[in-house]
Amino acid sequence: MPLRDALFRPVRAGNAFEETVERLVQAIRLGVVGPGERLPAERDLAARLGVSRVTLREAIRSLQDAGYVESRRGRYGGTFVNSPLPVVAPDRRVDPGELADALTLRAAVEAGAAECAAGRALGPVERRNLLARLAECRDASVDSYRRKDSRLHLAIAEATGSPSLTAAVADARTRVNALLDRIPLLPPNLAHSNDQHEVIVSTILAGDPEAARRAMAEHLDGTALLLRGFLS
Amino acid sequence: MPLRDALFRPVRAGNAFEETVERLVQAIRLGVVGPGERLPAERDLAARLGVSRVTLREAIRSLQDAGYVESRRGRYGGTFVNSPLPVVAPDRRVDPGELADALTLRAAVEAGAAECAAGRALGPVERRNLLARLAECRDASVDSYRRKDSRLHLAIAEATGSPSLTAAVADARTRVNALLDRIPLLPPNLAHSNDQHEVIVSTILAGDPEAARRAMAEHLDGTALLLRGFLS
DNA sequence: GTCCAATGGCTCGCTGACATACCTTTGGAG
DNA sequence: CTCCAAAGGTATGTCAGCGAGCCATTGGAC
Repeated sequence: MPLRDALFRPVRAGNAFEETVERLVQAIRLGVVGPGERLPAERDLAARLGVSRVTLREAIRSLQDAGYVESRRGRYGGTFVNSPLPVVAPDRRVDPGELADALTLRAAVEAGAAECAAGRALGPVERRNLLARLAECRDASVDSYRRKDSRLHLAIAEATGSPSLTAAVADARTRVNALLDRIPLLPPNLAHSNDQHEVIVSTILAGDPEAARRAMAEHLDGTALLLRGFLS
Repeated sequence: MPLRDALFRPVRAGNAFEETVERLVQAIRLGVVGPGERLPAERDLAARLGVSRVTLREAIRSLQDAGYVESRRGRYGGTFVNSPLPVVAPDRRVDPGELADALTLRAAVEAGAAECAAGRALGPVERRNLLARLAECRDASVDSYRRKDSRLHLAIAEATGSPSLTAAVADARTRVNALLDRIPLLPPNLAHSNDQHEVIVSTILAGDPEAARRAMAEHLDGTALLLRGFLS
């Protein structure tokens, strides 16, 4: 019975060190902390992540070794994200089950987020945030596109006002991005993607949940088709 | 910036013991392991949960103390769910932010699940499962209604074929159920709920994603309104 | 020039959690 | 009747992760 598998799944995704590394890499790869920007101070970050400073430092150390960040001591020091970021090696084969699972989860949470965001009375800060991310996405280079794209989608999730839904979108995107890293990013797809972003953001700002949901679903279907095509 | 809060949230929800207890209680309260049924053997369950047997036994011990389960030794022994289940004490006040967060997340994942399930070619096993859960729900007593209801919703999630989405629905429901335990369960609401269940299941079986999504959204809105009414 | 606050870097003892192995109980198979 | 497989119950040594404290470095404030 698969239901039991879902409920009696592992309580821990890995040890504290591994999970901490995952979180930090996630923040960087989703563009939440961009190149040149600083991570929170170790004491602060450790408290937020609910992890000891020793464990956090081990994780940061392994990000340094991987070329993601560099640390500087002294006041106004800190741990800064490198530019450019290291390239990932698309090593393993893809499990088709994992592909379907990740895409299904993403479709549910992201479409739900778009609909919910469109159904809320957004404040001026949120509206400006959406438009700013949209513009960044349009102007993005091929190298930085995935990050800017994720950043826009996260801004939409954030506009729902639900921290849990935002976190769910972040996790779903992280999984899908790991798969997207295995296939090429082509300029035509990118342009098409930007057109769809326009529609999504404008329907959200217009407060049309049904249209926002449809636009987002269509947008996601695009990448889903690409992924299934390349990885089948 | 709330986005950082979402990404730099705690890596661990608690220690291994607490998280294990939560999982077991979740399985029981969602009706995945019903009264009189047996939990998997300790060695097996510990492996599934990715936890040591010692830790699992401590968790089971605390469920025994709380009256949820009883253990029997010997071959064909095991840990069995009690009937009736202990009643929960609806103690604390409700944080309005938590309420909105839980409802938003549930709306996204459950509506997404219903739509996705309706869009798939369901096998005979899945169809029968849905109908069986629907019937159980209709015949349920007030005491067991929440469990049967959850069981039906989980069957819908399961029909998506996505373990992650199933787990997400389970978690969302667990959070919402914790809030629902604070308000009365009235027979008229229950009857109305069952009518909506009929529509949801029939639209899924008919393969109409749009209708399934709408029916589920309406169904969830009902409980959401109730909750907001009682807990505001 | 001096000070100092904020940051990363480091150490040590304690506890929770784990792996492993073994013991005890039970009820069906033979 | 005897045996034994499968389940819960127990004990022990090891190690990851934590808390707390201190050190080293840096650059602005005064």
